Amino acid sequence: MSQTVDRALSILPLLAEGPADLGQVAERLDVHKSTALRLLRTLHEHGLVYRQSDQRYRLGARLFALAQEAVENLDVREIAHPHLVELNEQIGHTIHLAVYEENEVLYIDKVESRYPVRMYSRIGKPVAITVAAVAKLLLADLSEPERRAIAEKLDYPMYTARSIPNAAAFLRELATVREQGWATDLGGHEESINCIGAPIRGADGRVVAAMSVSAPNVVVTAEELLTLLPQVRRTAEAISREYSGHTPA
Amino acid sequence: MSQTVDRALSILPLLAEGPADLGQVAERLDVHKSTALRLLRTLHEHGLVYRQSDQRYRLGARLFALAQEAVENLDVREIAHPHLVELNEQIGHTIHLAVYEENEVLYIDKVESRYPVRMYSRIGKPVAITVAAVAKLLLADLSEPERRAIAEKLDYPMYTARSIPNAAAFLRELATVREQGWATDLGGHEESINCIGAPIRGADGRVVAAMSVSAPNVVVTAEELLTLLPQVRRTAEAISREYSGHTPA
DNA sequence: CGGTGCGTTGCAACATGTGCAATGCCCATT
DNA sequence: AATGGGCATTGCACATGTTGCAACGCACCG
Repeated sequence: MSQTVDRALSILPLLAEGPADLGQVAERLDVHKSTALRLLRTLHEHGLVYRQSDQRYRLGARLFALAQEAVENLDVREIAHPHLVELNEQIGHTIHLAVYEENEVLYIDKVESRYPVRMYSRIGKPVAITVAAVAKLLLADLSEPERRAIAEKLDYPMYTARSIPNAAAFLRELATVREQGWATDLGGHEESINCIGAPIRGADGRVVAAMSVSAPNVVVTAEELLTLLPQVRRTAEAISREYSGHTPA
Repeated sequence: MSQTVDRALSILPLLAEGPADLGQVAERLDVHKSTALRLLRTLHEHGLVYRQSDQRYRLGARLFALAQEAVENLDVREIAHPHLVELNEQIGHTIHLAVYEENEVLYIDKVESRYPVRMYSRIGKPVAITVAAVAKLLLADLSEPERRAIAEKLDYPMYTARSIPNAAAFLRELATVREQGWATDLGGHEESINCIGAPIRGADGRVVAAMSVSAPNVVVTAEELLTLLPQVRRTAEAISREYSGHTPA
């Protein structure tokens, strides 16, 4: 909508690939160098871009600050975290919390084996949207036309032999998940890893987030993992209740 | 330099404080609503801003992606990481890696007790620049006028009784650090935590990063921690050598 | 049914961003 | 030392893109 801002913002993903000098930026943007210079200066003033000693530009520190603050403002995460820790203390496996946002599924919290850690390392990387249990839960709640539209657009990489292969199979899977109110990923992403997940709903019943428990085959079989389902669902429901405001403070 | 981009980017820190609607954004920017709308739309198209179900805007997921890619492109971090892990296996305590960038000190890696984790949670939060061992190392390498200018501008919060209280004391500390080539933080940030750190230098001898080892009083006394100094310095020097290109591939 | 508080759109005026050409700067080459 | 090429940087005239305005649409509420 705004050409100038559009150009300026296009610089960011470009620099994310690696440092670049003024000429390279100008060329990739298809603008004059002097224009690129001014845009870079403005980005620089806001700390989004940093000029390293060899004069080349790269992404700046303010970006971390913003990403950090952004994640802290996700109130689902805040509410969910203690519940996730509690569940983790009971069953010990890795627990993820994820949200859906504009065609992407995003991990926003992780609790691992008695060791509470925010694994931001997953954040931003493309989540295996076609196979992850949390992704199925989040997409299953969308309207039928939305699901259809997304399913058509997706790629279906065969991470393993058990990955979901195409849109038709994916839509069937989403229907099942929608029906039963929980989801699994049995070796669909990594051969030896199984997951079970449950949805977290807001006051209006819409799915606002999803959580999952992951464990390697060698520790627990898929059947054993499924016996934990009631606990996982109870936790998800507890979070849903609290998120919906059922906490008489 | 560019008014439009400047305005657009000013929206980001604003939204970092929490979600806001169009009117609020326009007011804080001191522009007409229609202008704010167009800027927000452009930010939205680039995924930096997300429009939640109540129509209000908040920071978007692309921000994480960018921050993630940015940190992965810091090649010091890549080179240092295995060394940090190795040192951690020897001594077990928490190890940090940090860089300096435009008046800020920024953790870019962390290794904790046999458990390699990127703790991005520290990133973006204001590092205790007046007391942290890594901050002293990074600032000590700046030119005398630069050090002076920064020292004057800083605040000196008294986290504990042993925090550095003012610019004069800070400059003395930096001189010492510069002289001896290593730094400590003995309870200056948290009463019971001690740190020792060493600088990582590029081919030209300039300090490009700093690493530190932190341990609580109850586990090791400050004196015991100091006995690890030779190991820490050796690790920092190994990283410096490799970073300077002393790796006959 | 009218009113109020939002977000949204089309438009005309002009401020702003743009590309160009010239300059300055650094480094490598002779 | 001197020369030249590559790069960032600056000032400027032009016109393009941005701006604020006023009007509209829409949902919610009395």
